[in-house]
Amino acid sequence: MPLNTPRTRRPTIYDVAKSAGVSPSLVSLVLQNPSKVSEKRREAVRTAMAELGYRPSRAATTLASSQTKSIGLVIDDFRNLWFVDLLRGLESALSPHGYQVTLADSRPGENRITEATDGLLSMHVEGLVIAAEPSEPMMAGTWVPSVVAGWRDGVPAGAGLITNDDDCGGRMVAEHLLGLGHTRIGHLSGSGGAAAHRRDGFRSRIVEAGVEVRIAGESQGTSEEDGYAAACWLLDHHPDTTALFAANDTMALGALAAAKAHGLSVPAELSVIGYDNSQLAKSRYLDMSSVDNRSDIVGVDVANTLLARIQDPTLEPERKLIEPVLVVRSTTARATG
Amino acid sequence: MPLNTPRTRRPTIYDVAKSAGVSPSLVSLVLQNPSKVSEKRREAVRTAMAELGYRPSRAATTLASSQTKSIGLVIDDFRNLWFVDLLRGLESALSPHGYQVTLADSRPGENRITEATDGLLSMHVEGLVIAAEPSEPMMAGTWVPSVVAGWRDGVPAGAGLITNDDDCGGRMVAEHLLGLGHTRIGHLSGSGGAAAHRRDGFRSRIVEAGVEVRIAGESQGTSEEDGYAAACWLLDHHPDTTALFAANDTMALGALAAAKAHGLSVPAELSVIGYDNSQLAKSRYLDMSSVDNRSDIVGVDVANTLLARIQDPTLEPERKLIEPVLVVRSTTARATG
DNA sequence: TGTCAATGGTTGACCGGTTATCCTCGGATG
DNA sequence: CATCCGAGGATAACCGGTCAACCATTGACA
Repeated sequence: MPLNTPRTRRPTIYDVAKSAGVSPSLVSLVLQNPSKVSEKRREAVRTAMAELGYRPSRAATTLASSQTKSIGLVIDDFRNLWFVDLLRGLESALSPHGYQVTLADSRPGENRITEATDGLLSMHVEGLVIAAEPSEPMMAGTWVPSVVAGWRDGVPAGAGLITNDDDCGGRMVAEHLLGLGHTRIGHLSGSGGAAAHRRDGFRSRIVEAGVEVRIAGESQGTSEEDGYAAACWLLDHHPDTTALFAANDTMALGALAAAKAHGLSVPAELSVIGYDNSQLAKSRYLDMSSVDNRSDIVGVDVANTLLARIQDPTLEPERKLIEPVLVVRSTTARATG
Repeated sequence: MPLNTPRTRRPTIYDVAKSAGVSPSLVSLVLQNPSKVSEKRREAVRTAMAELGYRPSRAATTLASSQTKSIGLVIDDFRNLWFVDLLRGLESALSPHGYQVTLADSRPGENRITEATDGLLSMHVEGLVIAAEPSEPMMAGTWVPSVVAGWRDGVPAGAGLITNDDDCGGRMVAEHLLGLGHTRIGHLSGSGGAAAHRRDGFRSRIVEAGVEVRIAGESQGTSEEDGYAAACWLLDHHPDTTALFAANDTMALGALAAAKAHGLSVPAELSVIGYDNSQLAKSRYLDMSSVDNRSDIVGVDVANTLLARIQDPTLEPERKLIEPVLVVRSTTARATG
């Protein structure tokens, strides 16, 4: 127990070696492949490590072995909880192979995606997952296998793309609402690639059904306030609206606020459905209908492609869509109008 | 533009040096202190770096300079959004000094705090912020300055503690509700240090006022479901309850669900107040009264102590409380009973 | 008895930067 | 004219591991 150890230099592999009476490389061996070392020495090394409070230096390991067993994940904002499932998926598929995930957020608003990937790259990540909307043309994928997760406007050349099929999700929502007898449906959209695909899928099915297309907030943000504003606009301009589809759950919350402000009860007078199946939607109190984009599965798939491409860098970047799942809860109901 | 560069070994400082016709150390100098290099060579080095797509290796830098200019932050779950403000506070105080924050989550449930700190330590972080509830006795603070953020049961020896004053916050809530005329108040508590302090502060003020103490869920979790269960229990056993204080906003959401299930309107028949002033509470739709624990300020303070202790390791770990702020919104109102 | 392989361990070069020290050269100074 | 000085650069050791190559011992087998 190095509890009262004078705060001296941290012990190195050499200190351990000396203390255990073996060579440094033997210590290294114990760390990597203990079975190749005799029982006796192994124990000697281990007790030495424990006594000294030894902890390997990742920097040295990285430098010497030129592999970090880690992949980088770039997200844009920790508040967008959708990355959590992605992260779990990644980790579950990666950890059996001894790989870890290193996170970097591209500071919301400041759009520091390039800086974020640079930082990750300088840490020698062996692969890159970009779960943020790139605005500058960036060139990830030049040095390490990269894949973009989530629909984005610009996918850098050389990077793969694995994402939930937002087109399909949008269509599913339209199908659901039409199936409930709604014919006066508003959509709260926003800027960005994900919103665009959800919108397109939704619109195509709506048009197919010969129903009027009502979309608001197409070039606005995707916050609760944006959702509120868009919903208010729709409800004011189309008072006969019986259902609202928000591009994400947060905006759906805004839609609920707008419904309340307009004195409309949900779902009796107005159905509301979000997207992402976030904590918000799952909440017992809100219990919102939503679309689960299976981010966990996306994560697993991303991890597997990355692993494959790390092993064989000649592999072509993949493009793949994961089918989402509609989750019906208590904010959507049969049209009564 | 190394766009079509054959995917070869990443360029090193030696490659840059050769390409620019200078020595490696000169390249290093350009990176650290450009003013010490003549205009001519500086430009030569810079263009060489750009052409080669050079990116310094953090591992090598760390190893050679034995400083990483980074501090580690351990959180327990990315879903507990309270860390976001803390992070912003940390970054805002750290970045002027060139320091960065490295995150590690201790996988919810799995309690891998020790592993998380170990990982961070092996990356040579110069300081450690622990924003998670340690269950095993751990010995952070042995090697690098550490501080625990947020009330916790066990603060490791040698670590500082900077946190929002949850006792005070609990008292403020009691004060607020008493001031609104409530005398039959229930508290939804949970296990863990933070909840305990909020409970104690609340109770002390309630007792002071000579009002009955009603607490539920003291040894349960702190999820929305837990909040729902505790609220139901209270409302069933004390049907005359007019106000509920939840140990956090998520539990407050559960309380709202319970109110709805019991047919009670908020705030007319039942006042509900949470804690943390999270996105949830701030939401336009929910608009919940809550307590802002000023995590951003905690972050700034943590950063400053850490910075000071990194410079002068003999400094004693600090203990400090930040006073929270009551945020009154629309879920609390004057008692009508 | 000599050869060979397996087991267990050590040596030393190397990863990509940093930094203390040394070198060089032009100009100012006495 | 000899000396000193300082700015701009180069050299080389070092950070803490890894790993290929090498060495020593033991036992099996022909």
